Amino acid sequence: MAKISLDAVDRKILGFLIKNARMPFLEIARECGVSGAAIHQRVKKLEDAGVILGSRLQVNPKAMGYDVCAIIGIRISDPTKTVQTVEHLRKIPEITECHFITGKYNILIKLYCTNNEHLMHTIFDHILKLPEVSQTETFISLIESFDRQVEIPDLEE
Amino acid sequence: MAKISLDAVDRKILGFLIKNARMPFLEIARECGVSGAAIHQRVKKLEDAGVILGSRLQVNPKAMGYDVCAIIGIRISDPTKTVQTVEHLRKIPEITECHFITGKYNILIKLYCTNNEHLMHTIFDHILKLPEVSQTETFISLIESFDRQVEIPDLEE
DNA sequence: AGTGAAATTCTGTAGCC
DNA sequence: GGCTACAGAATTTCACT
Repeated sequence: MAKISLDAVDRKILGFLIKNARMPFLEIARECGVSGAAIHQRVKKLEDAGVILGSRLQVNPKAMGYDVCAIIGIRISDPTKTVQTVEHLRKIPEITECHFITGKYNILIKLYCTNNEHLMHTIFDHILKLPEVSQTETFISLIESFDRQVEIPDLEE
Repeated sequence: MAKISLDAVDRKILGFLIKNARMPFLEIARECGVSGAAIHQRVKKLEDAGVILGSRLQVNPKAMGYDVCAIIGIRISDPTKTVQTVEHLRKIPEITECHFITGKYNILIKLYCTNNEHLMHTIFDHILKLPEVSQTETFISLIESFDRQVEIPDLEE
């Protein structure tokens, strides 16, 4: 992935929108001392360049009844089939994050369940039923202390 | 956390905004067959109820030069000081996610670095320098296969 | 790249059903 | 809870610099 040159205004725009994706461009424009059209053009440029991937509403999993968050390390029997495994995992809606990793597990996932029963059901009836999955280790997340975006670097070339 | 009753329209609204937080309310209104004012009122209600936490721009870490993603399990010497440790970790900007977990680690974090040198520097000079941190285990994330939001449940009471 | 202006579209409130 | 209506604001395009 090519690095993109971001100037002070670009970083300011990203900084504002990371905190609130619905912040009006005109408000950003006022903060940056440029016109609204300039913000519009820069955001479009950042989207085209792949710096901005999109925007998302943040919903509160607890408010929707997801009281249990867990992180699970998965070992698979045949690592050449990792890609297929990921496609299977993608179909399990409880799983929100999935990484290929190095080390004692091949895959690390994060998932949300309504309660421990639901978690057990998801692990035993969905994850462990996948043909390539040989072993799992579950870490219950007692508290998600924070979850944020990477910082906009000070300088790019 | 109290569960909130979400009807079909609420779920549709959340579904659209999860994919694109900047989707105009009037467009959502047209898709749902209600007026824009109704969407506005419902979104406000969902915000007040704590279902909607906010919205965020998604930036591409790779486009900003963060080529390395790692997940690190941290063991701390005195688990009663976990809260302080988290406050220390929060100040390290490379760390984007932090969980208290059960199991062989006390804390699990996700972080982004520009390269392996940067990762090593962050682990040795920042994380391991924290007084409570006794041991870490690093898993390099080769690919982040997906990262998404929890599904809106079909029915709530 | 940025600007200003114009046309279009959206937001957010208020009064009503 | 929903709607229409309205005023003010924001978005988006475009000719020009």
